[in-house]
Amino acid sequence: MEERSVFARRLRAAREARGVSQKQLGILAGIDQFVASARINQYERSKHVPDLHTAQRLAAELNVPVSYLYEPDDDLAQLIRLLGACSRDQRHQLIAQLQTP
Amino acid sequence: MEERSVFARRLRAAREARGVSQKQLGILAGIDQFVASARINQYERSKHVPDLHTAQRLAAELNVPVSYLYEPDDDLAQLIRLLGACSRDQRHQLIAQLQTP
DNA sequence: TGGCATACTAAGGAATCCTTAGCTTTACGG
DNA sequence: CCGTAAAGCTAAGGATTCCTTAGTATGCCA
Repeated sequence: MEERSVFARRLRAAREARGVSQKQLGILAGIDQFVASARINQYERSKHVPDLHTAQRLAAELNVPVSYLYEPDDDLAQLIRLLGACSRDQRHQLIAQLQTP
Repeated sequence: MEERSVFARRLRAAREARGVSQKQLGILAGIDQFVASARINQYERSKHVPDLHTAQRLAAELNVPVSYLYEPDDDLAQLIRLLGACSRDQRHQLIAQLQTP
């Protein structure tokens, strides 16, 4: 009945974009196979929130920066996702670009 | 003796940039004044991690996006901080720029 | 010197998470 | 239509982590 949290929505979006099941994602992130399904589901239904290390492993398997999972603003979240795919040089150019308006 | 977590380091960096004490930050974020000091200190020493709502309130008072507090990559973290200060239009321009290289 | 602010910490009650053991729904194949 | 397998989902309680309490240590300066 309760509203879905930002973390829950971003996690689901990223997982579906990746095309894996809740159980598969959990296993990929190193969670025991008999627990994976329940835990990922609890995260996506915002029943619970994982610790930072688990969040990091989930993000790594989903090919998004961890920070993406925590960002409430949709535009900023999308930018974080796009920046996650950028090269080091591209990022440095953008930093320079944004620091000197 | 243990290593400082990403969240702890970012929180301290943002707080010091803001020039407020641990206790002040806690109070600004709505934490009880008799508990504020201990809790912020536990976060900065990575003894504990706050729930998402508290993290959001801390970030808001520190003038950084919440996602900044969770990002391990220094370049990406800096970009997130810079993007947090950008206008909606600037963000949209950047999204367009990054989507079609 | 005393008083105050800041940073920090142990301990335990309070809250949250992880595991177990399923149930329900959806999607096929026969 | 029915069986079944995969996917999604959940309650309950033991396991773990957090929040509160109560306090120490240090530095500053009136």
